[in-house]
Amino acid sequence: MKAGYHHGDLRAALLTSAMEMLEQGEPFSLRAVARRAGVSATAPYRHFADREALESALAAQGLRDLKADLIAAGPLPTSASEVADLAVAYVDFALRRPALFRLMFGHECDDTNDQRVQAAGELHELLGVVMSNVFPGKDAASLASAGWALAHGLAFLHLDGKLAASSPHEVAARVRGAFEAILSVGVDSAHTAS
Amino acid sequence: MKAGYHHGDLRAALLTSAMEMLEQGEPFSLRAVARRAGVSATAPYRHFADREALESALAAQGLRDLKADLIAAGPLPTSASEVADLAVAYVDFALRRPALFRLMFGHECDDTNDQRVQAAGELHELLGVVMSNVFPGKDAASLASAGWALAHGLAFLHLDGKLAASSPHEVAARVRGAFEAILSVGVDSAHTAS
DNA sequence: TGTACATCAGTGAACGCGCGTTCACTGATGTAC
DNA sequence: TGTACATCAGTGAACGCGCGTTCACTGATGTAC
Repeated sequence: MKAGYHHGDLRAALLTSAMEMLEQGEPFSLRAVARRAGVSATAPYRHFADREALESALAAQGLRDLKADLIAAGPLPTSASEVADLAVAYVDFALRRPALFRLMFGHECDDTNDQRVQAAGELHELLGVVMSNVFPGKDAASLASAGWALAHGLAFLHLDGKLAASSPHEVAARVRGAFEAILSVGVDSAHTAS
Repeated sequence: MKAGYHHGDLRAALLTSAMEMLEQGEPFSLRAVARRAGVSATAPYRHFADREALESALAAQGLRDLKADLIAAGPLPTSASEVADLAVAYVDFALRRPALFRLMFGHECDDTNDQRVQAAGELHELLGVVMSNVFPGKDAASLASAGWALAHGLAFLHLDGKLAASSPHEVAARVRGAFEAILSVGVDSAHTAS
């Protein structure tokens, strides 16, 4: 399989190596990725224009993975509590793959990278569809942004240790709690107000 | 004023220089900060154990600034729409001082730094107080986390260009829209459900 | 089927860079007598 | 009030590091005749 001088699919191998490094929390650099792929420091330049191109490819892949995770979490939500499940999956992704998540977000991003922009767009779109399914007649666009932002914020605050939680269970409970709390705000106040 | 060899208050001067650099988007390093403060590369070591200590001090200052901004945005909210104002101020801070915001969050953080932890705690606490004022009888802790996360997520998604907006006005509108959308979810569904 | 040659994916040496940090030092300050 | 001395905040040379990137190159592959 190892073709020796000619690798076969070095591009894919580099992406895989890079992903592994991110997953293992190792510092990320073009050289390090090449090293791990067992290839000279300059070989990546055959496949990526520069470091940022590699990063963008990784980020795009990460965004696609995240979307796939959300879809795999179950059938598309039909109720508010199933929306919370989606958020749990989102935060779970961030905590399972923190370095990748930080690379996908938390970073000045290269807006000219098509794959990356498109992957992000698809993610946003998915949320829009979900929201307009679950809350028909509402402003689906605003709800999609709000839902995304809420999950995203929970993810980052947990990543950064601003919301303490010792176990994945606890995190999930907190995420669900946050969604339930904020979604139920209107309910009782409507009762008391009317 | 310039005391020459002995500076007077180099510690403060370093923090100021560093803040300016962050605000101007210049790359941040111990050496660069020293340079800007007009002092040798090693002088900072009299005042900070290492690079991370400087960073933590900056982050703590940033967290305090953010809290102050939120308080300065107006009297503490008494209604949902005033809570949205607070969120607007939060996101505004992030967009005005992006590099600082990223340093405060978006970063593995040194949990052993007291000032930093305390400043973050105070911020969280403020949000808790606000939420229990505005929504008495609700789970204030969950609401505080949710509100924080929502604002935080909006901030980051805007910073990262995931939610496009060309002007501060547009951003503010989007933030308000997101808050209103998500807070009003329960209202009508309560009507239709009951 | 065999050979000549163009193409292309890799190599490895070298570049300049800025960084964090250490070290022995020196100049200024303030205190004790 | 003047002097000796300890303290402390700065200096500047030096270290080793890993990085991104360039360059001229070479070995393998595949295609045309």
